[in-house]
Amino acid sequence: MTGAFYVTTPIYYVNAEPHIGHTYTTVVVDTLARYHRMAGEPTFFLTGTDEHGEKVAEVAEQRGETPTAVADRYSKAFRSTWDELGFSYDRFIRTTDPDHVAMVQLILQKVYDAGEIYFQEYEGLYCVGCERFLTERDMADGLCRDHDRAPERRKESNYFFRIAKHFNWLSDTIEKHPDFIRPPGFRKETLAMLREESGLGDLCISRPKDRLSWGIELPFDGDYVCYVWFDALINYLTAVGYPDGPDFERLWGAAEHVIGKDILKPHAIFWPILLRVIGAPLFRHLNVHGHWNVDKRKVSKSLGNMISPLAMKQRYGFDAFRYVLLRDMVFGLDANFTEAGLVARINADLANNLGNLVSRTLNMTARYSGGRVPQPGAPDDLENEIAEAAPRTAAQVDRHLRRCEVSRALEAIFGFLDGVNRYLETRAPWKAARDGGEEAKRLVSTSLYTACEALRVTALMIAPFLPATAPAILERLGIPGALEGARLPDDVARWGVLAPGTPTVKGPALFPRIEPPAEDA
RNA sequence: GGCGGUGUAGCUCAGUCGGUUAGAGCGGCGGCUUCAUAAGCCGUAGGUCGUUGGUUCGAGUCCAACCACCGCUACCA
Repeated sequence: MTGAFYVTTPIYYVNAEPHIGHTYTTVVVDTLARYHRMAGEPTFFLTGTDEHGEKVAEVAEQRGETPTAVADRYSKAFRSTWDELGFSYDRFIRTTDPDHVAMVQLILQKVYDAGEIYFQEYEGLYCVGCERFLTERDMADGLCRDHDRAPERRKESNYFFRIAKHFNWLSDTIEKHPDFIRPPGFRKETLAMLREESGLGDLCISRPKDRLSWGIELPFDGDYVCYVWFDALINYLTAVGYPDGPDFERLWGAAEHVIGKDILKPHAIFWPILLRVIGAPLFRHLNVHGHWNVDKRKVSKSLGNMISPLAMKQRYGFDAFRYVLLRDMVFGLDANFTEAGLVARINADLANNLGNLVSRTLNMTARYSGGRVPQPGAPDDLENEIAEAAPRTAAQVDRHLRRCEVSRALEAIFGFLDGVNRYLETRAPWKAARDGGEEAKRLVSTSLYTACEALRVTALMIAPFLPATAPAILERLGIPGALEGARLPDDVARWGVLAPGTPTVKGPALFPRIEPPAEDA
């Protein structure tokens, strides 16, 4: 596993503060990036903001500001939030960055020169509410489906990108590479969109400046700006120096996009076609996740249920919050978030299972072994089982993460911890400690050593998921630097690394149990 | 309207190529234990596998229709 790893979040549109949805995507990508770094793969993690388009121009207009000022403010909100949450991104890109603007124009020109863009005047039904032309499918009984108002007849000229003629090979590609778009539900949905009857046609990629000026100008016609999706998708190339930057070839071939299901179409259809047209290889995988509902309702500004990640960090600690996000959404399906559910999950997994295991192990080490890692005796079957379960678990984590199945990866790790708790129950060192005989002493030392080792490898395995917790555990085990240079999954198979005699620290509860919130009447 | 997804124990979900008495975690209940964050361990809970009708020796697992919820339908992760 020495290949590179290039992983991206979508760029977030600058019309709202970061909420649970943006946070989830970014947490997943951060976890993948951390994992692949620990797997020894040169990794590049890209996130950023999408800043052009009508919505931003509108907000600026309303407040008497420039679009630039509005974009700056929101972009900073994202960036400072991501920084405070400790995300390990390598670049925070903005679609207003000069290198990106230049890249978009370079690519537009390239596509234009290739004859893949045509100019067309058309007359159609325009909905003022949507600020776009409607097709028959957008209407019901002659009214706009979304705004319930009659569209007006308008004439406009625009540039179109010939995408329809590419649907066949794209379909074939998706058929031949079953995991190109995953999980499979979204692959099927994409194939359905590509079938003729879906009515998907060529893509309008321009907006006349008199309608919208906040965008990147078309290099071949100064009266138009570029349609936002065209602008936005290209950020993935800008960041790796298309077409001949030093890292381009290495990174681009390993590109993994992570998106929410709402932006499937641009990523699954427009993007591969654009890449093909400019002669760039396709990305490796498009990983599509579902949406979080909050208290069984859609996340929306008007409901005020956006869930601020900073508030969650303050209340529960960010490791705990990110654990719940990663654990409680099956990648690809929708999930429901409630604060009661979050507390239940934190208590069951982080406090009772992991936290308490750390606590009991280190407490016994303090009591029965003078606060030092004991010298183990010869391992027996039970010890061997734990030592063998560890690399087996690490292999499962590896397999799951390479498929983007983050919740499954965590299930595997916490299953391993269940086993360690059971192991302690069976060995019951606290009983043997009362006995005091030679054999009993050996049992205490061996079982505590095994538990400490199990915690050590657990810390390695959870590091990508709980980046603050992992070093905290290792510090208590007396090996604060153990994460440096650690390799996953291989190092988990190296059992017996912890040196007997190493001083340990019990410390306060890693994840204190949280009182469940009062039930609403 | 079109397309797609989901529907399995109170909750969140597994269920590979169809095959003996449908599984896990959480919660609940009973017991054990006391090293530990009233944590841990053991046992248990009987859910018409959305509905109906098919294919089959046999279907949660394939087919059809229907119902419910959700999503997309060109700027909400």
